[in-house]
Order: sequence, then structure tokens, then C-alpha cells
Amino acid sequence: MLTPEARMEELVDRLRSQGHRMTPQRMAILEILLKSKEHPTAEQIFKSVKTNFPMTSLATVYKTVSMLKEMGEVLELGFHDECARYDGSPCPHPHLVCIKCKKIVDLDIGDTDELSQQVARRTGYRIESHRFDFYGVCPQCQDDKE
Amino acid sequence: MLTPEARMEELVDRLRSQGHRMTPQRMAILEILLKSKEHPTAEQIFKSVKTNFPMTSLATVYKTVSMLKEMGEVLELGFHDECARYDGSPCPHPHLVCIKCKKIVDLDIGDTDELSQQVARRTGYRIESHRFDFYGVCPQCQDDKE
DNA sequence: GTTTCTGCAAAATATTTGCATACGC
DNA sequence: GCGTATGCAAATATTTTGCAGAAAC
Repeated sequence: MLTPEARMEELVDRLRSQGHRMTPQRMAILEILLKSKEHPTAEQIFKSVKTNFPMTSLATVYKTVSMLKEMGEVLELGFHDECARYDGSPCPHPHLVCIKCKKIVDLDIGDTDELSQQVARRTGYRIESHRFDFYGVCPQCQDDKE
Repeated sequence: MLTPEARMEELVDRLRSQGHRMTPQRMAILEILLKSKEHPTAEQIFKSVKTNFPMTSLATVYKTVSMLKEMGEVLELGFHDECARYDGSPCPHPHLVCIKCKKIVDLDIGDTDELSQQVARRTGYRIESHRFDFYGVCPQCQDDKE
């Protein structure tokens, strides 16, 4: 697992080599995606970026995130009935989602890539990604009233 | 695993016992959700219901599906960047999604509920559901060109 | 008879797009 | 300088909502 800084550098190189340009806005968006552990929404990324670069639009956030999504550099999480949330990690990993407070945390349940490979062998699909999410009520929200 | 017919009966009872009423539209929507293997969108359910009950609106489909979703009787699948798809099965099971032709098929990789319970024990969450989806390119789409 | 459900149309929400200008390379 | 990226506003797509009439129970 690379540090966010190392991954940032690597990612910037990869973007450039594909003909993408680095603008301050784009750098800021990348940085938030790679460093945040909050799995932010587009709106949250937007607000966060604006504190440093007031000259940023929500459309740019969407455009950048879409590009990264297509390159497989970010994952899209979340429910259909609320806005999408993004995970700057390039490799799929399980999430634990609280259905009350909407918090999303990472989870480690061992090697899920191996499962992927098994599925690929058995089905003939070329598996490119996967999503393992558990939905439930976190300990804090269980206390809240229930 | 109950037959769709048995589950239909059971589900109707449960709905009634919670004060919900059974209308022809609602019955038709339930039937499609329980019998279909296609993981249809709201629009597809709507079209399908209309062949038997032309007097049905898309809003009713949405209202019914939302109710079932809240009751935990259907699962919502699909990506954020396309419309939601519904699975009439009450218990979570893995899906195999083709990112080219968008086909979604069920997948059997053993007991995923056990994993859920492990996660619950380890994290203190009350796990209510989960989603295991694999994204890739199906054999047919691999042949198509590439 | 009461309460829920329905269909319609309008509203709300999230995301995408077109285009003129700005700016990275 | 060329071509991509940006910001704005308008457009799109999906889902939700308000309300009056219809229909379950």
C-alpha cells in the first residue's frame, strides 16, 4: 500500500501520460480523494476544495471524478437514493455502512481479490472490480434509541 | 428457498398485517419482482405491469418498490450512473454485473450470511444486509470486439 | 365509512452538457 | 499557439411529492 503522497505522484504521472493536464483545481480534488477517509460526496469535495481554491465549480468536481472513475482510480459507493460517494483507493475493499448515520468505514476481512479470481475462473467473466458492502447500524446509533 | 408462489402468499400476508392494502397494481408489481430474474428497473416493471393493467402509473411503481425496500423485501442494485434495479429476493446474494451489456446475473459463492455474522461480531454493528457484487465483462461481450 | 392507494402533473435532486474563456503544456 | 480544462447556466434523468378522486377493508 503506497502512502497518499506516493500515490499522488504516481497518479499525476499517469494522468499526464494520458494527455490530461494538471490544474490547481484538479490537484486539490485529487488530494482530497486520496487523503480523505470520509468517502466524500461530490458536494463535500466541492466545499473542501473551495476553501483553498474559491474559483472552483461543482461541474469541475464532477468532471474530474468521472474521469478518475473511468480510469479506475476511484470507486463509487453509496446507495441509489442518496448522492454518490467516492473512495480514492484504487483497489476494492469492503465497507461497513451505517444505515442510520450514513457513516462509511473501511473493513478488512482478508483477501477479497482471491475471491474475484475464483469467480473469474468459474464464470469466464473478466472481473475488473467488485463491491463488498455490509449495511447495518453502528454501535453509537444502536445506543441512540433503537 | 420458497417458490415464488409461496413467497408471494407469505408476502401478501405480511403486507396486510402491516396495514397495507392489496390492489391489482400492487399485486402485479409484486409478481414481477418475485418472478423476474432480470433485476428490472422501475421503468421495466412499469412497462411490464402495463401490459396487464394499462391503468398503472410509474409513480405507483416507485411508491410500491420504496415500500418494499423499506420492509427489506427487495434489494436495490446497480450503479449510481444509471437507474436503480431491483431484486425481489429477500436475502442478499452475490451478483455478477457485466459492465458492457449491463446484464446482472445471480452468483453462488457459498454462504455469505456467515461472513455477515463474523463482521457483526467483530465490529459491534447490527448487520442487516450486505452487497457482494462483481463487475466485469461477460464472455459474450469479450468476444464482441476487443 | 374511513383510510390508504392511485394517477397525474409538478417538484426536487443529482449529474451532465454546451459553450465561451482561461490556461497548461 | 494548440488543445484541454474551467465556470456558468441550462439541460437531462430519475425519483419524489401533493392532491383530488377511487377503491380496499
